[in-house]
Parts: sequence; C-alpha cells; structure tokens
Amino acid sequence: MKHGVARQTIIETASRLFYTHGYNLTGINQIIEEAGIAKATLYSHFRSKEEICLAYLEYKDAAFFEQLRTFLKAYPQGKARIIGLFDFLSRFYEGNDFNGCWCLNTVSEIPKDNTSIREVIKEGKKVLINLIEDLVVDLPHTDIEKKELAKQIYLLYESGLSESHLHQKVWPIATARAICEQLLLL
Amino acid sequence: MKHGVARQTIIETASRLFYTHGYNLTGINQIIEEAGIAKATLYSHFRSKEEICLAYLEYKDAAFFEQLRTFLKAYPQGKARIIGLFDFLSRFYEGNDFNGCWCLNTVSEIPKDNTSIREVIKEGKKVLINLIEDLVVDLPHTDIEKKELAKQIYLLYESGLSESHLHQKVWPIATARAICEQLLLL
DNA sequence: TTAAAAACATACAGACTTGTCTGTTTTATA
DNA sequence: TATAAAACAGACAAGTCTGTATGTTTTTAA
Repeated sequence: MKHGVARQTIIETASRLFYTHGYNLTGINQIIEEAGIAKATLYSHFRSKEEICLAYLEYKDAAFFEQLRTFLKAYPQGKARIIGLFDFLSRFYEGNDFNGCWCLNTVSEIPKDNTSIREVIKEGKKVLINLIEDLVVDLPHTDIEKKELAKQIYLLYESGLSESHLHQKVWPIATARAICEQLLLL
Repeated sequence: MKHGVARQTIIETASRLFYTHGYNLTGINQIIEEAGIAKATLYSHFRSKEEICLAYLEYKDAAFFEQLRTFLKAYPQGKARIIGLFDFLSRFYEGNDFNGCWCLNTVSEIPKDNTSIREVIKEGKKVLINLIEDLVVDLPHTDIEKKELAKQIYLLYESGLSESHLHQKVWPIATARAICEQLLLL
C-alpha cells in the first residue's frame, strides 16, 4: 500500500461494508482485512470506529450529490427536472447493492445521544432540501410556497427511498412520483 | 416471578429496550437484568434473541394498531378520519420515548437475508395499508383509485414518522398532513 | 402432601468486539 | 544514498456477546 492511499481505501471499504451490512454488524477487523491494510494503519488515520462512520456518511453524501446533479442536468429545468428526481431514485433502486438511505439506517443504529453523527446526517439532508429548493425556484409560487413545496418533495423523495427498501419493491418510488406530479399539477 | 408471567415480562422489557436503544445495542444480559428474570428462564421461553425480536415486532404492532383504531373512532368517518392519522402521529411524536418506526429501525439492523424478521415487518405494513384502505372506502373514487390513494396516504404517513425521527422535529408530520389534504382536495 | 413444572442463580464456553502496543519493513523525499 | 514517514504484522488487553449447562428453590395442581 503506497503512502497516502490507505486513508481513501479505508473509507471506500468501510463505506461498502457499512452500507451493505450495517454499522454495528461490521467490525474493524473485517474492514482492515478487506481493505488489505494493517490495524495500526487504520488507527493512525482514524481515532475510532465512530470517526470512520463520520467519514463514511460524508463520502456517501458527496458521491450521491455528485451523481444526482449530473443525472439531473439531462432534464430540462422546471417540473421535468423535479420529476427526474424519481427517475434517479428508480435507477438507484435497480442498481446493485441498493440498501435504502444510509442516513436513516445509521440513525437507527447509533445511540440517541450521539450528536456528532446526527449532525452530519442532518447537514446532508439540509443540502438535499436546498437542492430541491433550487429545482422549484422557477415555479410560479411565492417564496414561502416554494419553501414548503421543496419540503413536500423532499418528503416524497425520502419515502420512496426508504419504503422501496423496506418492501423490496419499486412501487413506493412510483407512488411517490405520482403524488409529486399531483402537487405540481402535471 | 409467578408462573406464566415471565414470558410477557420478557416481551415488554425487550420491546422497551429494543425500541429505545436498538436491537443490536441491547444485550440478553440487559434484558434479563431489567426484567428481573433468570437467563435460563428467558431461554426456556425463546430459542434465541431473534425469536424475541419477532415477539417484539408483533407486540409493538398489536399495541400500535389497537391505539390507532381507538384514536380514530373519535373522528367522523371520511376525510376527517384520514387526516386524523396525522393527528395520531403528532401525539405519538410528542409522547415519551418516540424513536421513529420500529420496523424501519429493525430492518436497518438485521442482515439482508433474514427473511423471518422481514416477513413479520412486511405483514405489519400490509395491515396498515389495509387499515387505510378501509378509511378511503367511502370516498368517491373507483376501486383502483382507492387502492392507489391508500398507498399514497400510507407513504405520507410513513415519511412523517421516519423523518420527524431523523430531524427530531415535528414539521415532517405537518408537511405530510398538508400533502394529504391536497390529495383529498380539502 | 406429593410430584411436576417453572423459575431461580450462576458458572462457563467460545467467539467476538474495539483499541493499544511493539517492532519491522517498505516507501518517499531530500 | 540517508532519513523520516508511513504502512506492515500480529500479539494483547479488557471487555462484550449469545447461548448452554448444572443444580436449587419456588410455585402450581392433582
């Protein structure tokens, strides 16, 4: 393992394992084995498992937002691009290793008083809501209505994500999309 | 501990702990200590921790549906009772020890291939969708529209539940309710 | 009152957990 | 080529976990 790449290898391996099998069911020993690095190396980059969790959430969020922004560019601005959110979700669901929302999954796994992890998660959701606010900015609504509409679309997006995971079926995404179309009067 | 009450004590204690702290973070030893029963007694009633988990999910579902049905009886049949769903959710949120949806939380904690637990959870959600279908039965829609509408309301209910948990704020419930009112043309 | 059933306490096995520590080897850079 | 930084291997500590086993005491019911 060359200098400097260990940290990124750890993050990528841990992210895959945390997302696929869950945070608590993934051990440090499994991470170092699959990443092919030594335990001392891991603990020279991260103080604790929790710190790896924080890096995992940030890494997943960053990759997600980049993919989403790229995907949405292909849609014309306005209502079509908003509906594109749900196309993205469908593609995400159909892809390999879909396991729902990493944020919700992690929140379910950590103690309630763990504020550092919760903060990272809330921050990521704030970015998503802001992204949706940018999508509705051209619609003929007042600013207050737009803020509320963005939150509504956010809720629909999230329910499609988590319920398709729970039911292991795609219909919640299609249903969420249908509600969104009604909200947009399409 | 008198004969026969041990089993129920185990279920109630485990349910409280699983829901409050999560399944994986709750140990058998903690359950027996707080329930005040011996380990051998626990394992005479349940073959494994997983079996306790199944009992926990069924127990929570049963208690939930009974409370919900009782609550909704106070609302006049029709659209008002449907909106009552979200009032129930608000009360649930404001109550003590709110920790989101036990089903979603548990799904996030178990391996993907655990079919027995997933089946119980899917069954519970089916009951909820059926309950909502009964609520929309008098609306002026075709049967197919009613089926779809029930699923939509179900999604809104679920998103209010899980997002208020994630954000630790009540607004997702209010927003889900607002979407529902729009769907019902209120 | 006696016999069966249930719950008791508790030790134990065996595997797992996170994190530390020691010392060696490899890599990068000056 | 010499030196410092990084990664290596792996033993170890100290605790956790689920589940089993053994034998005792309490409760129930015939």
